[in-house]
Amino acid sequence: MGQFSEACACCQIRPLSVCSLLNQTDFEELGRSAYRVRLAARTTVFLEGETATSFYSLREGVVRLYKLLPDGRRQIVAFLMAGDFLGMTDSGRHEFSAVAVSPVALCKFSRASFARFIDKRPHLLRRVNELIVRELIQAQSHMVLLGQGSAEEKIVSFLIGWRDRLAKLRGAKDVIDLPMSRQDIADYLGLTIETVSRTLNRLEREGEIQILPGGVSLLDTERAEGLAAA
Amino acid sequence: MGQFSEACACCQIRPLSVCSLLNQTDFEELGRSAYRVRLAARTTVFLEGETATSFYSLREGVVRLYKLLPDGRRQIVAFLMAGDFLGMTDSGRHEFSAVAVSPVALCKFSRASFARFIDKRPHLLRRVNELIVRELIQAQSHMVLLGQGSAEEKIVSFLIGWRDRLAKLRGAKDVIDLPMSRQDIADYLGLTIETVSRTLNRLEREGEIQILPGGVSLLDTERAEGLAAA
DNA sequence: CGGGCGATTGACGGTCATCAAGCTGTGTGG
DNA sequence: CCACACAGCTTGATGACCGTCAATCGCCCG
Repeated sequence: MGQFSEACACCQIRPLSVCSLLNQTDFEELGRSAYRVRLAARTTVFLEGETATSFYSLREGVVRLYKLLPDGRRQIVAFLMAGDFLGMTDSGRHEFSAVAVSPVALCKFSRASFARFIDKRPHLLRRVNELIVRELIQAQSHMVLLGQGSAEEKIVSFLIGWRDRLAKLRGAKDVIDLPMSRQDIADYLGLTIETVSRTLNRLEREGEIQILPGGVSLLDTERAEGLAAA
Repeated sequence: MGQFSEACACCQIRPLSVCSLLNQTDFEELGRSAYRVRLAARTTVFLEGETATSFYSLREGVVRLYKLLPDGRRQIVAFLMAGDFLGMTDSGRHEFSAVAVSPVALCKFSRASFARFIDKRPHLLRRVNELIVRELIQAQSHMVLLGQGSAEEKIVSFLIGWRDRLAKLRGAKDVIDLPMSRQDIADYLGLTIETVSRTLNRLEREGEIQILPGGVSLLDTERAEGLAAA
């Protein structure tokens, strides 16, 4: 089961992931119990309501976490990227669906074996804790975004926030990759696709951003950061 | 420091709190390091930006967790009630302000001593974990509320959600206590106070609820639960 | 070339924010 | 005991913003 190989040894995102605090022998043992999985864009990792059988650590790509309402509306609760940890629940069932937005690479741990492993290593539990708290803080910032502010503020804050997360991962760049669709952005911000499109294009006309295929480039960083406020 | 006395021994909410998994001796030791604090309504527990020095376990009353924006707008991120755990951050500074909405009773633990205590008891760490996950799930449901839906849906969902939380605490009742002000509800749902007031009164005219001093009573539970959807 | 999906653009209307005034209950002081 | 003030809540009129519906565009891929 699992395969350690050199895969883990040269894991690029180890310091950002759950594994960051493990010593070499623990690291290798955990690696042996992990399945390395690759999924194409639009593939689902798990669905809302399914019983949770695994935890995942995201190594590459972007995953969206969302909830579907009975009438078809959709709220995206988070975009996850490399280093993020998925699959925690308090009920044993997934509260949300997780779908790959771009091609992704994951490490998959069976719930049972992960629990057994963690029992012996309290410091790992503490690491998991940090990751959840990080996610909680992010969720709370997202609430501020959703509750307050105009479409423009929401979109600019989203761009700034996403840029900062990308920067932590691979250093600052002036181009912000946006692998998700307009619809995804709309469902993340509680807007419609038309409003997202209009707002982005207005920002471009006003010289704040430049729209590129698969992303945008921030031209007036000052003003943008001012608007993002939060 | 601290005082165990019989306070903990007859703690009503022990099974709901962090302490639920502790054995008798651990329970007594933790109790000795806790300060039992009472605060009047409108008193602040901690402010956004302060360095976090303590954790708190809420025993009675309601606390609001919120963030202030530079221009004075306010987003309430959560209402906390008995059994909830406050004061976790990933940065050492509080990301949000916490203020008592009603008179509250808290157990206060210094960060350092709590950390020392927890180091020896991994099962307690696991309990903390559960509490954070619970809060995360709640945060995510709140996002769905904020992003989707009309003022009416938001308000009805809020009432249903609050009723259910109260029910877990002290059993089902037909009257829902609302210790928070209209302004608080508005800031929680991303609405204005006028919209909250109008919507509640319309719901009353339509026979769905009855407005009481300090709360409401759900008359048409069926229809309300249908509207709440999420 | 044609089909299809995602994004853009336009016209219109509803919902909710805004501004403003009045109401109700509670506490305070004369 | 009443008058007054104040805070929280309610109610009304108006308009902006954004959602809805619909048409068009651009691009990729068969």
